[in-house]
Amino acid sequence: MVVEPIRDRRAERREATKAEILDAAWELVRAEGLAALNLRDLAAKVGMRPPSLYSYFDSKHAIYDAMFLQGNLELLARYEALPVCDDPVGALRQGSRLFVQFGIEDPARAQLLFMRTIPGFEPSAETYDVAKRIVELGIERLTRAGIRPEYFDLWTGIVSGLVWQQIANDAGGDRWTKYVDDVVDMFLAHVNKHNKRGRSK
Amino acid sequence: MVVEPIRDRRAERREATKAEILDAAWELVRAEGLAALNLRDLAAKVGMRPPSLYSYFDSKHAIYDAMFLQGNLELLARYEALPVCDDPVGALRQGSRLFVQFGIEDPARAQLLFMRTIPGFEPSAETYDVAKRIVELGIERLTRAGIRPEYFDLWTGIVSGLVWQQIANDAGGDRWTKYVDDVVDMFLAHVNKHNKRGRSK
DNA sequence: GTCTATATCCAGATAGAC
DNA sequence: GTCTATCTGGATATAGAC
Repeated sequence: MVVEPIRDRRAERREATKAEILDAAWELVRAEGLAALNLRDLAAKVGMRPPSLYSYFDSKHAIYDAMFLQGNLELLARYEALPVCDDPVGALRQGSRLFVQFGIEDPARAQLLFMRTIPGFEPSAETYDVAKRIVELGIERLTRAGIRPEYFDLWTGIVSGLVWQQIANDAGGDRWTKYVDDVVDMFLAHVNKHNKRGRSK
Repeated sequence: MVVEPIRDRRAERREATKAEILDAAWELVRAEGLAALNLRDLAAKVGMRPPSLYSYFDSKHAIYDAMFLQGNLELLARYEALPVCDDPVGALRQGSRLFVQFGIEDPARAQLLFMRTIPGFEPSAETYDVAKRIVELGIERLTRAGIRPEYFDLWTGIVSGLVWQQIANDAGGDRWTKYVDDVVDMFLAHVNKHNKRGRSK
Protein backbone atom coordinates (compact mmCIF):
# COMPACT_ATOMS: atom_id res chain seq x y z
CA MET A 1 0.00 0.00 0.00
CA VAL A 2 1.39 3.27 -1.06
CA VAL A 3 1.37 5.99 1.54
CA GLU A 4 1.25 9.47 0.18
CA PRO A 5 3.99 11.57 1.72
CA ILE A 6 2.57 14.46 3.67
CA ARG A 7 2.60 17.54 1.55
CA ASP A 8 3.26 20.93 2.93
CA ARG A 9 0.40 22.71 1.29
CA ARG A 10 1.51 26.03 2.66
CA ALA A 11 4.98 25.69 1.13
CA GLU A 12 3.47 24.60 -2.16
CA ARG A 13 1.26 27.63 -2.30
CA ARG A 14 4.20 29.84 -1.49
CA GLU A 15 6.23 28.40 -4.34
CA ALA A 16 3.30 28.82 -6.67
CA THR A 17 3.06 32.50 -5.79
CA LYS A 18 6.78 32.98 -6.28
CA ALA A 19 6.46 31.40 -9.69
CA GLU A 20 3.55 33.68 -10.49
CA ILE A 21 5.61 36.72 -9.55
CA LEU A 22 8.47 35.57 -11.75
CA ASP A 23 6.13 34.97 -14.66
CA ALA A 24 4.85 38.51 -14.31
CA ALA A 25 8.41 39.81 -14.12
CA TRP A 26 9.28 38.06 -17.38
CA GLU A 27 6.25 39.60 -19.04
CA LEU A 28 7.29 43.04 -17.85
CA VAL A 29 10.87 42.84 -19.04
CA ARG A 30 9.80 41.40 -22.37
CA ALA A 31 7.44 44.33 -22.86
CA GLU A 32 9.43 47.20 -21.34
CA GLY A 33 13.04 46.07 -21.37
CA LEU A 34 15.19 44.42 -18.76
CA ALA A 35 16.21 47.61 -16.98
CA ALA A 36 12.64 48.88 -16.75
CA LEU A 37 11.58 46.25 -14.21
CA ASN A 38 10.22 47.88 -11.04
CA LEU A 39 8.38 46.61 -8.01
CA ARG A 40 5.42 48.92 -8.42
CA ASP A 41 4.36 47.54 -11.78
CA LEU A 42 5.34 44.05 -10.82
CA ALA A 43 3.18 44.11 -7.70
CA ALA A 44 0.27 45.57 -9.64
CA LYS A 45 0.56 42.79 -12.20
CA VAL A 46 0.09 40.10 -9.55
CA GLY A 47 -2.52 42.06 -7.59
CA MET A 48 -0.38 43.04 -4.64
CA ARG A 49 1.08 46.16 -3.06
CA PRO A 50 4.81 46.56 -3.57
CA PRO A 51 5.81 45.76 0.04
CA SER A 52 4.11 42.38 -0.17
CA LEU A 53 6.68 41.23 -2.69
CA TYR A 54 9.23 41.27 0.10
CA SER A 55 7.48 38.28 1.63
CA TYR A 56 8.71 36.32 -1.37
CA PHE A 57 11.95 37.95 -2.40
CA ASP A 58 14.46 39.77 -0.24
CA SER A 59 15.21 42.41 -2.82
CA LYS A 60 14.87 43.37 -6.42
CA HIS A 61 18.24 41.78 -7.10
CA ALA A 62 16.91 38.52 -5.66
CA ILE A 63 14.21 38.63 -8.32
CA TYR A 64 16.77 39.16 -11.05
CA ASP A 65 18.74 36.30 -9.61
CA ALA A 66 15.77 33.96 -9.68
CA MET A 67 15.09 34.97 -13.27
CA PHE A 68 18.72 34.37 -14.12
CA LEU A 69 18.46 30.87 -12.72
CA GLN A 70 15.21 30.16 -14.53
CA GLY A 71 16.67 31.31 -17.82
CA ASN A 72 19.72 29.13 -17.47
CA LEU A 73 17.63 26.13 -16.44
CA GLU A 74 15.44 26.63 -19.47
CA LEU A 75 18.42 26.71 -21.81
CA LEU A 76 19.93 23.66 -20.15
CA ALA A 77 16.66 21.78 -20.41
CA ARG A 78 16.43 22.52 -24.10
CA TYR A 79 19.94 21.27 -24.74
CA GLU A 80 19.22 18.09 -22.83
CA ALA A 81 15.93 17.59 -24.64
CA LEU A 82 17.62 17.85 -28.03
CA PRO A 83 17.07 14.60 -29.95
CA VAL A 84 20.27 12.62 -30.23
CA CYS A 85 21.86 13.10 -33.62
CA ASP A 86 24.31 10.43 -34.68
CA ASP A 87 25.90 12.81 -37.13
CA PRO A 88 28.17 14.98 -34.99
CA VAL A 89 28.23 17.79 -37.50
CA GLY A 90 24.47 17.76 -37.61
CA ALA A 91 24.45 17.91 -33.84
CA LEU A 92 26.65 20.99 -33.90
CA ARG A 93 24.35 22.63 -36.37
CA GLN A 94 21.38 21.71 -34.19
CA GLY A 95 23.02 23.15 -31.10
CA SER A 96 23.83 26.37 -32.88
CA ARG A 97 20.30 26.79 -34.12
CA LEU A 98 18.96 26.16 -30.65
CA PHE A 99 21.16 28.83 -29.14
CA VAL A 100 20.26 31.39 -31.77
CA GLN A 101 16.57 30.66 -31.37
CA PHE A 102 16.82 30.89 -27.60
CA GLY A 103 18.58 34.23 -27.90
CA ILE A 104 16.31 36.03 -30.30
CA GLU A 105 13.00 34.77 -28.97
CA ASP A 106 13.51 36.78 -25.78
CA PRO A 107 16.07 39.58 -26.06
CA ALA A 108 15.57 40.71 -22.47
CA ARG A 109 16.40 37.22 -21.28
CA ALA A 110 19.45 37.10 -23.49
CA GLN A 111 20.57 40.42 -22.09
CA LEU A 112 20.12 39.17 -18.53
CA LEU A 113 21.90 35.89 -19.10
CA PHE A 114 24.71 36.82 -21.43
CA MET A 115 25.51 40.51 -21.03
CA ARG A 116 26.62 42.50 -18.00
CA THR A 117 24.08 45.25 -17.99
CA ILE A 118 22.32 45.52 -14.62
CA PRO A 119 24.40 47.65 -12.28
CA GLY A 120 25.46 45.77 -9.18
CA PHE A 121 23.93 42.45 -10.11
CA GLU A 122 26.05 39.34 -9.66
CA PRO A 123 24.47 35.92 -10.17
CA SER A 124 24.56 33.69 -7.11
CA ALA A 125 26.92 30.73 -6.91
CA GLU A 126 24.05 28.26 -7.24
CA THR A 127 23.19 29.54 -10.69
CA TYR A 128 26.77 29.50 -11.75
CA ASP A 129 26.79 25.71 -11.68
CA VAL A 130 23.96 25.56 -14.19
CA ALA A 131 25.79 27.92 -16.50
CA LYS A 132 28.89 25.77 -16.19
CA ARG A 133 26.89 22.68 -17.08
CA ILE A 134 25.66 24.38 -20.22
CA VAL A 135 29.21 25.17 -21.25
CA GLU A 136 30.20 21.56 -20.64
CA LEU A 137 27.40 20.35 -22.87
CA GLY A 138 28.54 22.69 -25.61
CA ILE A 139 32.11 21.50 -25.39
CA GLU A 140 30.93 17.90 -25.40
CA ARG A 141 29.07 18.61 -28.60
CA LEU A 142 32.20 20.02 -30.20
CA THR A 143 34.32 17.12 -29.03
CA ARG A 144 31.97 14.57 -30.52
CA ALA A 145 32.22 16.44 -33.80
CA GLY A 146 35.98 15.91 -33.63
CA ILE A 147 36.75 19.49 -32.63
CA ARG A 148 39.09 20.30 -29.82
CA PRO A 149 37.79 22.27 -26.81
CA GLU A 150 40.02 25.27 -27.54
CA TYR A 151 37.68 26.15 -30.37
CA PHE A 152 34.71 26.60 -28.08
CA ASP A 153 35.26 30.33 -27.57
CA LEU A 154 35.56 30.90 -31.28
CA TRP A 155 32.29 29.09 -31.78
CA THR A 156 30.42 31.08 -29.11
CA GLY A 157 31.88 34.28 -30.48
CA ILE A 158 30.63 33.96 -34.01
CA VAL A 159 27.28 32.37 -33.20
CA SER A 160 26.34 34.83 -30.49
CA GLY A 161 27.37 37.64 -32.82
CA LEU A 162 24.47 36.76 -35.08
CA VAL A 163 22.12 36.89 -32.10
CA TRP A 164 23.15 40.35 -30.95
CA GLN A 165 23.14 41.88 -34.39
CA GLN A 166 19.71 40.39 -34.97
CA ILE A 167 18.34 41.72 -31.70
CA ALA A 168 19.85 45.18 -32.01
CA ASN A 169 19.27 45.92 -35.68
CA ASP A 170 16.45 43.80 -37.00
CA ALA A 171 14.28 42.65 -34.12
CA GLY A 172 11.73 40.13 -35.31
CA GLY A 173 13.46 39.57 -38.64
CA ASP A 174 16.08 37.12 -39.86
CA ARG A 175 18.65 39.36 -41.50
CA TRP A 176 21.43 37.79 -39.41
CA THR A 177 20.00 34.58 -38.03
CA LYS A 178 19.58 33.20 -41.51
CA TYR A 179 23.35 32.79 -41.58
CA VAL A 180 23.51 30.24 -38.75
CA ASP A 181 24.21 27.33 -41.03
CA ASP A 182 26.74 29.34 -43.00
CA VAL A 183 28.54 30.24 -39.81
CA VAL A 184 28.68 26.61 -38.74
CA ASP A 185 30.02 25.63 -42.16
CA MET A 186 32.66 28.33 -41.98
CA PHE A 187 33.61 27.23 -38.52
CA LEU A 188 33.90 23.58 -39.44
CA ALA A 189 35.94 24.27 -42.54
CA HIS A 190 38.31 26.49 -40.60
CA VAL A 191 38.71 24.04 -37.76
CA ASN A 192 39.23 21.04 -39.98
CA LYS A 193 41.99 22.82 -41.81
CA HIS A 194 43.78 23.53 -38.56
CA ASN A 195 43.01 20.17 -37.00
CA LYS A 196 45.16 18.36 -39.54
CA ARG A 197 48.23 18.94 -37.39
CA GLY A 198 46.46 18.45 -34.06
CA ARG A 199 44.87 15.13 -35.04
CA SER A 200 48.13 13.25 -35.42
CA LYS A 201 49.22 14.16 -31.92
CA MET B 1 46.58 90.95 -46.95
CA VAL B 2 44.71 88.31 -45.05
CA VAL B 3 41.78 89.52 -43.05
CA GLU B 4 40.88 87.40 -40.10
CA PRO B 5 37.19 86.58 -40.15
CA ILE B 6 35.43 87.89 -37.11
CA ARG B 7 35.15 85.17 -34.54
CA ASP B 8 32.19 84.83 -32.31
CA ARG B 9 34.08 84.39 -29.07
CA ARG B 10 30.90 83.82 -27.12
CA ALA B 11 29.82 80.98 -29.37
CA GLU B 12 33.30 79.49 -29.22
CA ARG B 13 33.27 79.45 -25.48
CA ARG B 14 29.85 77.90 -25.47
CA GLU B 15 30.99 75.11 -27.73
CA ALA B 16 34.02 74.56 -25.55
CA THR B 17 31.82 74.15 -22.49
CA LYS B 18 29.55 71.74 -24.33
CA ALA B 19 32.59 69.70 -25.26
CA GLU B 20 33.75 69.76 -21.66
CA ILE B 21 30.39 68.45 -20.51
CA LEU B 22 30.49 65.67 -23.06
CA ASP B 23 34.01 64.70 -22.02
CA ALA B 24 32.83 64.44 -18.44
CA ALA B 25 29.85 62.37 -19.54
CA TRP B 26 32.13 59.93 -21.34
CA GLU B 27 34.26 59.59 -18.24
CA LEU B 28 31.19 58.87 -16.15
CA VAL B 29 29.75 56.20 -18.42
CA ARG B 30 33.14 54.56 -18.79
CA ALA B 31 33.44 54.35 -15.02
CA GLU B 32 29.86 53.59 -13.99
CA GLY B 33 28.19 52.16 -17.03
CA LEU B 34 26.09 53.74 -19.75
CA ALA B 35 22.79 53.57 -17.88
CA ALA B 36 24.26 55.10 -14.73
CA LEU B 37 24.71 58.52 -16.29
CA ASN B 38 22.87 61.19 -14.29
CA LEU B 39 22.82 64.95 -14.32
CA ARG B 40 23.79 65.32 -10.67
CA ASP B 41 27.16 63.63 -11.01
CA LEU B 42 27.69 65.10 -14.45
CA ALA B 43 27.14 68.63 -13.20
CA ALA B 44 29.42 68.04 -10.23
CA LYS B 45 32.14 66.80 -12.54
CA VAL B 46 32.17 70.05 -14.50
CA GLY B 47 31.68 72.27 -11.46
CA MET B 48 28.07 73.20 -12.04
CA ARG B 49 24.68 72.67 -10.47
CA PRO B 50 22.44 70.28 -12.37
CA PRO B 51 20.02 72.90 -13.74
CA SER B 52 22.89 74.75 -15.41
CA LEU B 53 23.35 71.85 -17.79
CA TYR B 54 20.07 72.80 -19.38
CA SER B 55 21.72 75.91 -20.77
CA TYR B 56 23.73 73.58 -22.98
CA PHE B 57 21.51 70.58 -23.60
CA ASP B 58 17.74 70.44 -23.74
CA SER B 59 17.53 67.13 -21.97
CA LYS B 60 19.43 64.09 -20.89
CA HIS B 61 18.50 62.41 -24.15
CA ALA B 62 20.09 65.32 -26.00
CA ILE B 63 23.33 64.51 -24.20
CA TYR B 64 23.10 60.86 -25.19
CA ASP B 65 22.42 61.99 -28.73
CA ALA B 66 25.50 64.22 -28.81
CA MET B 67 27.58 61.35 -27.46
CA PHE B 68 26.11 59.06 -30.08
CA LEU B 69 27.18 61.47 -32.78
CA GLN B 70 30.66 61.89 -31.30
CA GLY B 71 31.15 58.15 -31.13
CA ASN B 72 30.14 57.63 -34.73
CA LEU B 73 32.32 60.50 -35.92
CA GLU B 74 35.27 59.00 -34.07
CA LEU B 75 34.75 55.63 -35.70
CA LEU B 76 34.34 57.20 -39.11
CA ALA B 77 37.50 59.25 -38.63
CA ARG B 78 39.47 56.16 -37.74
CA TYR B 79 38.31 54.33 -40.83
CA GLU B 80 39.19 57.27 -43.01
CA ALA B 81 42.58 57.63 -41.36
CA LEU B 82 43.46 54.00 -42.02
CA PRO B 83 46.58 53.80 -44.19
CA VAL B 84 45.75 52.63 -47.69
CA CYS B 85 46.55 48.97 -48.09
CA ASP B 86 47.02 47.78 -51.65
CA ASP B 87 46.29 44.22 -50.59
CA PRO B 88 42.50 44.09 -50.32
CA VAL B 89 42.56 41.10 -48.01
CA GLY B 90 44.98 42.92 -45.77
CA ALA B 91 42.65 45.90 -45.82
CA LEU B 92 39.77 43.74 -44.69
CA ARG B 93 41.88 42.36 -41.88
CA GLN B 94 42.86 45.91 -40.93
CA GLY B 95 39.27 47.08 -40.90
CA SER B 96 38.22 44.16 -38.74
CA ARG B 97 40.94 44.81 -36.21
CA LEU B 98 40.00 48.46 -36.09
CA PHE B 99 36.39 47.67 -35.34
CA VAL B 100 37.25 45.17 -32.64
CA GLN B 101 39.68 47.58 -31.02
CA PHE B 102 37.13 50.40 -31.16
CA GLY B 103 34.54 48.16 -29.52
CA ILE B 104 36.50 46.77 -26.64
CA GLU B 105 38.40 49.90 -25.71
CA ASP B 106 35.17 51.53 -24.55
CA PRO B 107 32.33 49.09 -23.84
CA ALA B 108 29.94 51.85 -22.79
CA ARG B 109 30.45 53.55 -26.13
CA ALA B 110 29.93 50.29 -27.96
CA GLN B 111 26.72 49.75 -26.03
CA LEU B 112 25.49 53.24 -26.90
CA LEU B 113 26.36 52.99 -30.59
CA PHE B 114 25.53 49.41 -31.42
CA MET B 115 22.96 48.09 -28.98
CA ARG B 116 19.45 49.30 -28.18
CA THR B 117 19.64 49.64 -24.44
CA ILE B 118 18.60 53.14 -23.31
CA PRO B 119 14.81 53.25 -22.95
CA GLY B 120 13.25 55.82 -25.21
CA PHE B 121 16.42 56.97 -26.93
CA GLU B 122 16.38 57.31 -30.70
CA PRO B 123 19.40 58.82 -32.45
CA SER B 124 18.61 61.95 -34.43
CA ALA B 125 18.52 61.93 -38.21
CA GLU B 126 21.74 63.93 -38.46
CA THR B 127 23.71 61.16 -36.79
CA TYR B 128 22.13 58.55 -38.91
CA ASP B 129 23.96 59.85 -41.96
CA VAL B 130 27.32 59.31 -40.27
CA ALA B 131 26.38 55.76 -39.38
CA LYS B 132 25.35 55.18 -42.97
CA ARG B 133 28.67 56.49 -44.21
CA ILE B 134 30.48 54.03 -41.97
CA VAL B 135 28.48 51.17 -43.41
CA GLU B 136 29.30 52.36 -46.92
CA LEU B 137 33.00 52.39 -46.11
CA GLY B 138 32.76 48.84 -44.81
CA ILE B 139 31.00 47.62 -47.90
CA GLU B 140 33.55 49.40 -50.09
CA ARG B 141 36.28 47.54 -48.26
CA LEU B 142 34.56 44.22 -48.94
CA THR B 143 34.02 45.06 -52.58
CA ARG B 144 37.66 45.89 -53.13
CA ALA B 145 38.52 42.52 -51.64
CA GLY B 146 36.36 40.95 -54.32
CA ILE B 147 33.48 40.17 -51.99
CA ARG B 148 29.92 40.95 -52.86
CA PRO B 149 27.93 43.36 -50.65
CA GLU B 150 25.48 40.67 -49.57
CA TYR B 151 28.19 39.30 -47.33
CA PHE B 152 28.43 42.48 -45.28
CA ASP B 153 25.92 41.36 -42.66
CA LEU B 154 27.66 38.05 -42.23
CA TRP B 155 30.91 39.90 -41.68
CA THR B 156 29.48 42.31 -39.09
CA GLY B 157 27.79 39.42 -37.34
CA ILE B 158 30.84 37.34 -36.69
CA VAL B 159 33.24 40.20 -36.01
CA SER B 160 30.95 42.00 -33.59
CA GLY B 161 30.31 38.68 -31.86
CA LEU B 162 33.92 38.64 -30.73
CA VAL B 163 33.53 42.14 -29.34
CA TRP B 164 30.45 41.39 -27.26
CA GLN B 165 31.76 38.15 -25.87
CA GLN B 166 34.98 39.90 -24.98
CA ILE B 167 33.21 42.76 -23.23
CA ALA B 168 30.72 40.61 -21.36
CA ASN B 169 32.91 37.72 -20.26
CA ASP B 170 36.53 38.78 -20.21
CA ALA B 171 36.74 42.56 -19.95
CA GLY B 172 40.30 43.71 -20.38
CA GLY B 173 41.51 40.36 -21.70
CA ASP B 174 41.82 38.90 -25.19
CA ARG B 175 40.08 35.55 -24.87
CA TRP B 176 37.89 36.36 -27.88
CA THR B 177 39.56 39.24 -29.64
CA LYS B 178 42.63 37.14 -30.35
CA TYR B 179 40.52 35.33 -32.93
CA VAL B 180 39.99 38.35 -35.18
CA ASP B 181 42.38 37.15 -37.83
CA ASP B 182 40.99 33.62 -37.65
CA VAL B 183 37.50 34.98 -38.15
CA VAL B 184 38.60 36.97 -41.18
CA ASP B 185 40.30 33.88 -42.62
CA MET B 186 37.19 31.81 -42.05
CA PHE B 187 35.08 34.46 -43.64
CA LEU B 188 37.29 34.80 -46.69
CA ALA B 189 37.52 31.06 -47.23
CA HIS B 190 33.78 30.70 -46.96
CA VAL B 191 33.05 33.59 -49.27
CA ASN B 192 35.57 32.55 -51.91
CA LYS B 193 34.06 29.11 -52.04
CA HIS B 194 30.63 30.58 -52.72
CA ASN B 195 31.90 33.31 -55.01
CA LYS B 196 32.98 30.80 -57.66
CA ARG B 197 29.48 30.78 -59.09
CA GLY B 198 28.84 34.47 -58.55
CA ARG B 199 32.07 35.58 -60.24
CA SER B 200 31.21 34.20 -63.66
CA LYS B 201 27.94 36.12 -63.72
C1' DG C 1 24.61 81.68 -17.60
C1' DT C 2 24.44 80.23 -13.17
C1' DC C 3 22.35 79.99 -9.18
C1' DT C 4 18.63 78.58 -5.32
C1' DA C 5 14.46 76.70 -4.68
C1' DT C 6 11.12 73.80 -5.96
C1' DA C 7 7.99 70.77 -8.60
C1' DT C 8 6.96 66.27 -9.67
C1' DC C 9 7.58 61.86 -9.70
C1' DC C 10 9.64 57.59 -8.90
C1' DA C 11 12.52 54.17 -6.90
C1' DG C 12 13.64 50.36 -3.28
C1' DA C 13 12.94 49.23 1.25
C1' DT C 14 11.10 49.10 6.28
C1' DA C 15 7.73 49.49 10.42
C1' DG C 16 4.09 47.96 12.37
C1' DA C 17 -1.16 47.28 12.49
C1' DC C 18 -4.34 43.74 11.28
C1' DG D 1 0.93 37.45 4.44
C1' DT D 2 -0.91 41.61 3.24
C1' DC D 3 -1.83 45.93 4.13
C1' DT D 4 -1.14 51.33 5.06
C1' DA D 5 2.03 54.61 6.05
C1' DT D 6 6.39 56.18 5.79
C1' DC D 7 11.44 56.63 5.15
C1' DT D 8 15.14 57.87 2.35
C1' DG D 9 17.01 58.99 -1.53
C1' DG D 10 17.15 59.50 -6.26
C1' DA D 11 15.82 61.21 -10.78
C1' DT D 12 14.65 64.97 -14.62
C1' DA D 13 13.10 69.25 -15.21
C1' DT D 14 11.27 74.20 -14.46
C1' DA D 15 10.76 79.04 -12.29
C1' DG D 16 12.67 82.93 -11.36
C1' DA D 17 16.27 85.81 -8.76
C1' DC D 18 20.80 87.61 -9.61
